[in-house]
Amino acid sequence: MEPVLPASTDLLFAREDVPETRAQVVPVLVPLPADKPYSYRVPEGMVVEPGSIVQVPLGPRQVAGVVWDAMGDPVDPKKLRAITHVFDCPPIDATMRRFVDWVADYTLSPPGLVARMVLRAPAAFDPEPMVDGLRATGTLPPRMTPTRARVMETVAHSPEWTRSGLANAAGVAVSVVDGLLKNGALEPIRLPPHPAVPEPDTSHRRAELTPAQSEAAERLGAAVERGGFSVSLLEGVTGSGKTEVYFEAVAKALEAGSQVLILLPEIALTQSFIDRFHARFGAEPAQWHSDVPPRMREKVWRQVAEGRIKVVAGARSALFLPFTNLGLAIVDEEHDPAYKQEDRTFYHARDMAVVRGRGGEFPVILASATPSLESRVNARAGRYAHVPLESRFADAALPDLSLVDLRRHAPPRGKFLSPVLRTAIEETIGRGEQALLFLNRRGYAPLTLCRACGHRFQCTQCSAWLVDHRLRGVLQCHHCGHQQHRPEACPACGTLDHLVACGPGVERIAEEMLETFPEARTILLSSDLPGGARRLRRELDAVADGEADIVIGTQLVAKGHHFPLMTLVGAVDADLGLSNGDPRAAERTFQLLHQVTGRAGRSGLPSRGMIQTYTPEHPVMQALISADPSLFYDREASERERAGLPPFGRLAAIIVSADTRREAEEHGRQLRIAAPEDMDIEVLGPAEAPLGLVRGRHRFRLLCQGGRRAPLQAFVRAMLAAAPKARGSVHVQVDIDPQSFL
DNA sequence: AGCACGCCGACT
DNA sequence: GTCGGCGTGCTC
Repeated sequence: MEPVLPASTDLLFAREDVPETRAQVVPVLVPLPADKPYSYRVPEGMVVEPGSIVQVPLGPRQVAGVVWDAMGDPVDPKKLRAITHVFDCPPIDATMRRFVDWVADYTLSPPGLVARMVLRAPAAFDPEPMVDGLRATGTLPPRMTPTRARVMETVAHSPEWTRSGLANAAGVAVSVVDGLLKNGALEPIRLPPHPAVPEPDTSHRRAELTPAQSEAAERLGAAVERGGFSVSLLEGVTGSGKTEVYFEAVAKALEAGSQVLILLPEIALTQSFIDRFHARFGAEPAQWHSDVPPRMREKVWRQVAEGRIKVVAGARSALFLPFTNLGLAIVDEEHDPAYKQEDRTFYHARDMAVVRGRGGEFPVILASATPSLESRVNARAGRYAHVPLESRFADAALPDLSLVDLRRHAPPRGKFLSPVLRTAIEETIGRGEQALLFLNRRGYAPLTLCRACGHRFQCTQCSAWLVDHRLRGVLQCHHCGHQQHRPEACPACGTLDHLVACGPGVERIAEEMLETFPEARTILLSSDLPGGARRLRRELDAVADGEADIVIGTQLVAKGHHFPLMTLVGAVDADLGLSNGDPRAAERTFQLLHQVTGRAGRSGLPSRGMIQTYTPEHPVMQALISADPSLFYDREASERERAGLPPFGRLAAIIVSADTRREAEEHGRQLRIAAPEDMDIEVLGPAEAPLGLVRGRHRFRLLCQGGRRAPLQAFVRAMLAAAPKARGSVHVQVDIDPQSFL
């Protein structure tokens, strides 16, 4: 296909300083953190348009870039180099280019880095090679044999085949096919490359929906049929059939000839989702996530760009695939923190999906049992359509939830499970069912102190307490990763054997269970256990197969696997995480506990969830045991509103990291001094920021807080421009409206 | 982001 | 005497 030069190109690319030769110069966004496109010369005879994917020389190497719309800063003509190659690839369309610009501007990241996310499929820009195939010529073989007849019959049914495919389908040896090729009954042809996935069939197996599900499906379907931009929040508890409901919207979009994107949090991208999709549409969706092998990535990228792939199920990065005809985006488990990318360019895939829908003028569906506060507020304000999904069927599958007041039912000294929960475990495992104990804290104990002198073990690199990891025999800092051997004597007073562990971690709960129920099969699941992800998968499978009575786990047990025998879930310390300084602490705790207690009760057996807390009156606790969490959301919304936090106010976190604490703190101070004073935005910090486990690097943050209309981007830009440039080991990253501080 | 250029420690 | 550490700076 001959690329067409649009009429507007002259306007777009005309520049006064281009000499008489009319050598065409175009802007090209290259995949590096330049904040403007670079200028490249178009060689005589080459035709490019905005969106063309081109190969350009960049320093010593060749890179792939995208011809952009507006020229960057003027460049010394002597520096100009020529585009080396235009890939034979559908151009990145204008909608996608505006999306890239918007994301770059909003997230304060260089457009080149955002474009880089679009181009993350090396070798996908040249067409896939055609494959060898064959078809009937219309003449019959001189001598017909039974096997030849089978081949000819197969070919009559469907005209184009590969050599081995035809032999296979006809149930004959390839030599029979070769014979027919030789005597002219078949002829070789070139076939388009195999599709990455078969086309979904919208009428494959229509779901049988309950009246409530049908109503929700109809509302979503109507949004798809109406076309244009809209956002719907599909809210329904686990087991209410959200997936089946939005599959009907997917079917509607496919029938209209559109492509569909289904975003899933990384962890939820499991075989079970793929299986359900297959059952409904008779084919698997194309998948896009970090584990997709490179060859498949290329195929998927290419075929999405060509419009050949209709449905992609993927992790957040799938948002940057070059769809040409996207007509529906779904964000499943929209509240999930995995949608937040917190390295390089910081972005929230749920929010960016909404922006892509607005730009592409198509509907977006957000689905969750426990929506984010933002989405709830948007729904209440009428910006999103609220599509609640209630179901009596689901109620029956829900566990019977109760709060265990630890003040009234205190655990025995040195233990952490209340007698109420202990009895429930005993009953559960006595029936041959499984109990899950959830505690979102790795290790044995969060604090170690000396009974002789009161010394507390603190991290030497930062100020956090060192967590006792008894299985590994170390004390580890969960902020910076620093670890040391667990000594026998107190480093402060030298007293031997007087060190005492304070508070529970999962290892300690496992120990308590082994003591209390020595004959039960107890499994500990924690991300820091030896054996890595593979061993963890095996253990999870073992639990699902009933090879354990008591399971103790951190938040990794909250989702993914289905445990048919799990009829009791105990939250060991539900208050954990409520007072960690994160503005989203309450919301996160609610979502996590809702999710983890939901692990019980999908078996049809009567099941229970018991939540141990010192604050049963807390709105989070009340919301968990209430059938209607609206009260919690409303209350949380008004608290955020009062505090000026998102979604009512705006936040930016500027994260400064360095090898030494001093360096990071000093640069943070410089930034703060440089903050403009005329924009009505408050700067808080630098405060030490436990932002993930970055080994050895000290991270501080400045929080910039303003009202809903605060010009945050302009403020941060001004601040970064006025401050001295970060040098040495110092790095600065910007997170607009941060979704998490932990 | 890559990648080269540029000055200071342990080796063929 | 060299190989190589990664700090600094540039890429149209």
